[in-house]
Amino acid sequence: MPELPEVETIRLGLQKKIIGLTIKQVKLLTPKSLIGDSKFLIGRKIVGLWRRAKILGVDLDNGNTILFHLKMSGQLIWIKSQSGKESQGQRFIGGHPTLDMRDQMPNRSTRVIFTFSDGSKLYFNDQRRFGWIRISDKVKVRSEKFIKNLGPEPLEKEFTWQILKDNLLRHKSLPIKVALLDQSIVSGIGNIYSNEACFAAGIDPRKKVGDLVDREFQELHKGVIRVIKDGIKYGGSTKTHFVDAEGHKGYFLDYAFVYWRDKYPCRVCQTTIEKFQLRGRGTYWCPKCQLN
DNA sequence: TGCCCCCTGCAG
DNA sequence: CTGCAGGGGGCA
Repeated sequence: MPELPEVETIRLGLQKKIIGLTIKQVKLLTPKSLIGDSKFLIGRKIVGLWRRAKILGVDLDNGNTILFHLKMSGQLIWIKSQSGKESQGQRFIGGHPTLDMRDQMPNRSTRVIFTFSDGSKLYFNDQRRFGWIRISDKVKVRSEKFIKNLGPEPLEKEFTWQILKDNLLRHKSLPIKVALLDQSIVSGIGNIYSNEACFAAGIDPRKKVGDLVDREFQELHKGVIRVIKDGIKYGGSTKTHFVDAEGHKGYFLDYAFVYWRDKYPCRVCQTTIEKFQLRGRGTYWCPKCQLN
């Protein structure tokens, strides 16, 4: 689920809550969700949080780092304390759960529970079990294969349009929307923001990378930065699963132009947004705004 | 470079 | 029942 803006939203919320806390217990409800030996975490204090692409790192005072990848359905929800707080049941807005699940933790998707010395808890929920937690350390982490092959961070200054172009052109025959999903080209983009970036650049998502001209690489570069920034600004995208560290949904999709908007009118030109499958992923576009 | 797979759940 | 869902690793 989470792409860069969702993981960043979690990081921003979580670092205000857990830095300085000491891990007292790690409970594995689904042992496969954690790779490594959790005994190294007990008694360790959390000293910092960082994000690279869609991976969240939690640094400990002994040099170890806990890495989280939430994949499609992962959540990280921090709850201050359960004491004296009775379940209020599931709340509904507009017929849908609010996704404010703090009163119903743990639930059937809960895979790992971290308990801190102040009694607060961090719940790793993951309905589909694609996500993982693994224990690494400061030295090893840079050479982990899922870190070292990542492309530039879209909000860092090393991400220039020329770099984007160079990296994309290693895959000339790929449709641009598919290429943007490749984490070695630019990191952190997933299906939502790839669709939105193509719209922002006014480019047909099926267009081959090799057919793009410089002006289009420039528009894509600007578009990627804008949609990623907006994603963070609105607290991420919630279609079904995503919640921030406090269990609240994100609102980017209220402002999205194409994702999940098939059969709705384009917010710019009123043309009906269309959906089709591209390499097995839902692809959304405006046939008029994305003629290039 | 494309396809299948990991898994659970929901909508049609 | 089938198809699809914010991801991406492994394999031909």
